[in-house]
Amino acid sequence: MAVDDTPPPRRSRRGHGRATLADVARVAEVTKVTVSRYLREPAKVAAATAERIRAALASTGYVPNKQAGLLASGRSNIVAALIPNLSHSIFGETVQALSEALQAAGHELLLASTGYSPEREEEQLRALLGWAPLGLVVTGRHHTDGTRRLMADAHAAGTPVVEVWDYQLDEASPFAQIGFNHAQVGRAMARHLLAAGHRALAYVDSGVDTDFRAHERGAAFADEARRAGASIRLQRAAKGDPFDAGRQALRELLSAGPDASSTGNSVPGNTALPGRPSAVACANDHLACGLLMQAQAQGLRVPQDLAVLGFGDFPVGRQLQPALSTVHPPSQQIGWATAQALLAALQSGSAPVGQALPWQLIVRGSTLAHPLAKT
Amino acid sequence: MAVDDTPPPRRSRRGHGRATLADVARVAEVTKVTVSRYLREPAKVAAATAERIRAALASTGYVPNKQAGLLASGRSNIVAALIPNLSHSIFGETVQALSEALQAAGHELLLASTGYSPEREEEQLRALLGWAPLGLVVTGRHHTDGTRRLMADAHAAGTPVVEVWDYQLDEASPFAQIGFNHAQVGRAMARHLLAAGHRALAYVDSGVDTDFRAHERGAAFADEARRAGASIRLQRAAKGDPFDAGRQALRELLSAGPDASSTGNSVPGNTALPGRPSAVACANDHLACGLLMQAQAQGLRVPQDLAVLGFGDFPVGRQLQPALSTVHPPSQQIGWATAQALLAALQSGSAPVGQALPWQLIVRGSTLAHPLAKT
DNA sequence: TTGTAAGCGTTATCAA
DNA sequence: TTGATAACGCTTACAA
Repeated sequence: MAVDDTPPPRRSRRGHGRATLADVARVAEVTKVTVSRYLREPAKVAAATAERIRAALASTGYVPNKQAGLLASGRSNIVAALIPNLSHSIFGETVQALSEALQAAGHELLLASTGYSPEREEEQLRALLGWAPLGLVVTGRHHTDGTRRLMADAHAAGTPVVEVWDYQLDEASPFAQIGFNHAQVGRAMARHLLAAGHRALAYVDSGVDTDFRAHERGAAFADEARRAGASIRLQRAAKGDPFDAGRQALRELLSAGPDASSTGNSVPGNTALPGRPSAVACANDHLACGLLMQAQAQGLRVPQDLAVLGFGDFPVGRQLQPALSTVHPPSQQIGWATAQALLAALQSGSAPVGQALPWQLIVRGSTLAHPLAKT
Repeated sequence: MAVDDTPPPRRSRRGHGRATLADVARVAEVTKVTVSRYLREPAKVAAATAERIRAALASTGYVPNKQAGLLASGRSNIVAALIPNLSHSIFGETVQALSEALQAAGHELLLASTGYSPEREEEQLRALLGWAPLGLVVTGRHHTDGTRRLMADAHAAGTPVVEVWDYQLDEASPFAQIGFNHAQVGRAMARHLLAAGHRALAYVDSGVDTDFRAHERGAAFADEARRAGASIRLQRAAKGDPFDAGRQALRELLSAGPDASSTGNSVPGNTALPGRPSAVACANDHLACGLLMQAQAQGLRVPQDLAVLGFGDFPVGRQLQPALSTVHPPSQQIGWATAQALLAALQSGSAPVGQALPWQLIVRGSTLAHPLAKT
């Protein structure tokens, strides 16, 4: 019985104290292959041998070196994901679901945050690709050309690539999308307020320049309002504390009269005066909460004097008086569905399948019917 | 001039479409070593050669395989971090700071969430160790024996290990701690309320069984209250929406009279009746916000009838009326200081140095002086 | 059931 | 300034 197939432990120039397969093999008095085999298919090793190997494993404190393993097997078990912001709960739920589903299937999640910067996204993607991930998850469909090229290369090489948190058909794009259509959400938000009788709307957009999805919701919101002949004002939120930004946005909406930034004027058939809006939609619930509280602080009644609509369905919105109407995005489902799509693609060897997931407009007290509504 | 040192591209059994160093070398008409050298020390390659290599790099779309690189060099650039919950903003800030500081130094962050489960922590740590990280970051000082053993092995092998978000001297523990002392915070919270004249205190603890740090703050809070002769009730928050849990906790505190769970009775010198508390401290700001709003909904004036104190300094707390008094933890600093400590330890080859970071008790409207305070 | 040999893609060492 | 060669620690294919 051969005992070991590597030269004596003549510590070479490299190597870091940790036990290797060879060390375990030496202790167990078998060869590396047998130990490796035991680790992957214990059933294929004789009981007595297995026993010795178990003991050797324990006594050496062996931890397999993944670099070596993945290099040898030629395939990693890593899924790489690029997320705008880790500390933002809206993506947190997606990541949590993705992470759990992948972990359950024996994969590991390598995560990087881009800080909403397309340039950092490209840089991070390049770094993550070095791990030869077997799957790739990126947020949204807006990327630098470089990012798109890297994604296309990966796609061409058979690596499943999924864009999450968006869903917008684009013949030119080969990537699977798992998310929802933000323009649809924006339109639905506008229709909800229009149906309640509002003719003077406003949208408080995200203060983050590259939060493309929030901008899209805003653009669609404005478009729908104009089509209905309502006036619409777009206000950009300030950076910093989102509650404060919401408060400030309201102050600016109320102080500024009909002005050049009011885009409602130029729309043919506009029937409403572009003065104070009677309903405001926000890019996220934090902005909406701040705005709602500020409105009340200024003596406005919500929803009678001002209706407020958010996005994201954050827990705090339910606590306000009145509770905040909002859109509930499929945050968790996106993570779960993405994991499933990746796993299925890996199994079948085909490209992952995109899908649109359902969101929900949740009507609470902050947008109850407007007094002027024609019911 | 040798052009390549690998056999013709006879696609062997393994290998995945991607370009390798050998491919680049073939195109650039040099050997792998030269390309590798160019990648690491461009100055050591002749200008003309460098030019050809640059072109080859671009045309092949080469991305270095890290598995191979790290295996060959014997050292990774990975720092592994274990965090209870990624979607919890309090750790989000730490991770963000840690990630940015490490990235700036050319390291990569491999992240895993434990869901506050010590068992998952051990499991994840085992998985992360397979990447042979050059640094290890774990949250807190409470671990399974297995986790402690893995950490000790890594420490013994010269890998810097840092416990974050805690700081409690322990002769027996060899690991550096970077954080703050939660017992101190708990005592300070109690003293703040005692100084305002409160004699009947309560602490609403985290609903997560393994949120050891919240429990420690609660235990110290209770101890300090008892020493001062005040009554103290400990209430465990329910699971689920933390705002709702806070609301419910208050209802339970108010409905239950002096009962067995009131631990204030047995304290010698207790001068107050253990009835309704006049001040409540919470394990986090979300609980405190829910509790504060519930108090107002029930007609209690804050802080006159009930003072409320939180922990974490979440943005929402500033928005309440009155604003929430709270403790501001050094979330970001922990991340930054941890990165610095790891980098310094790696450079010097010595163990990382722990440090206590300053937190701050922020007094806002929710705990202004009690009417009975003896000023 | 176990072992031998070759190779994964890179870097370190030394020689030219 | 560049190249030849030998690792790094593991898995795969095939032989015994």
